[in-house]
Amino acid sequence: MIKQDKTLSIGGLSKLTGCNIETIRYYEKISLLPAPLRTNGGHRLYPRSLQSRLVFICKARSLGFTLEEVRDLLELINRNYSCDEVKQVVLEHLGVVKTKINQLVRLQNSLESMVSQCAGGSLSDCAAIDSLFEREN
Amino acid sequence: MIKQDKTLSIGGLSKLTGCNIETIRYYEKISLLPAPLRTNGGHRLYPRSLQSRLVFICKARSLGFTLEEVRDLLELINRNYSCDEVKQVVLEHLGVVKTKINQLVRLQNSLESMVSQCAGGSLSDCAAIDSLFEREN
DNA sequence: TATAGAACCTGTAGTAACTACAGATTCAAG
DNA sequence: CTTGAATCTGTAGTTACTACAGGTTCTATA
Repeated sequence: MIKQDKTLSIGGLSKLTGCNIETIRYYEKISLLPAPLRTNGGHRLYPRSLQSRLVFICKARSLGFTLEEVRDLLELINRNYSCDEVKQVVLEHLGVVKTKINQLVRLQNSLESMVSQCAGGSLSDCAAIDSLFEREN
Repeated sequence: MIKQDKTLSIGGLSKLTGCNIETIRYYEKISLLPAPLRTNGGHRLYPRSLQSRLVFICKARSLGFTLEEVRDLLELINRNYSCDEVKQVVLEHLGVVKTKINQLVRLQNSLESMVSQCAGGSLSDCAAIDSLFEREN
């Protein structure tokens, strides 16, 4: 299925990277990936070198970087980046992640206290629900 | 500003609940809130009783419930809900939250190891970046 | 070489949960 | 009565894709 010479079809690239086809085309549309050569019939032909760039994008996305952050990172890398600049972006993102974790843990506590107050009883006297009807602060 | 008799303008409701005006109209559009009476000129007039329903929606949202989950909860409540059913929904959601926390913590660890490997050095030998170029698994 | 069917093409619409306008109308206070 | 704040409707934009429809191209096999 996957041709073993120097170019890849979009399907081949998809299989190698785990990034799905529509997403690849989408990344091209928003200029995160360069427009590739085409066959006479119009099918995309990728050089193998594109694989690592795409893996980079996908992996950064899975680490929760936004596409704009990914774009920044690629920018940095393209122009002989310095480690410090990259570290800066990563640290910023780490801050965002930590904040999110805090919020979710608080949320987890609220939900747990909701269900523990909930006696599992019968009708309209559910503490969980009641607590949702009061505006806090 | 806020009239103290039995009806509320959309702005008044917004101030009382902390839910912003466009969002209130949006909830009406998707039938999460009932269409209210209107003045002759077409402005919305809400009964005070709507306040608690809207607070409920906003609070549930801020706890991370999707609008569909909120809809389910309101459903349950409207038809003489049982505590168990509500508990069920909450527990399910709690599961989702816990999963999210786990993922984020793993992410946090990856990012931390990225920056710690990063010597803060000069040019193109950033371990953080390198690790992003390899497809895992 | 003919052909079937897999793979690919473009372009548009849909997803979630809003937010942000534009351009018009209505309301409340002085 | 006038002015300006509030509200109205309707549409488009946001993020990061996914899911079509309806057509064309490629490739493997007979």
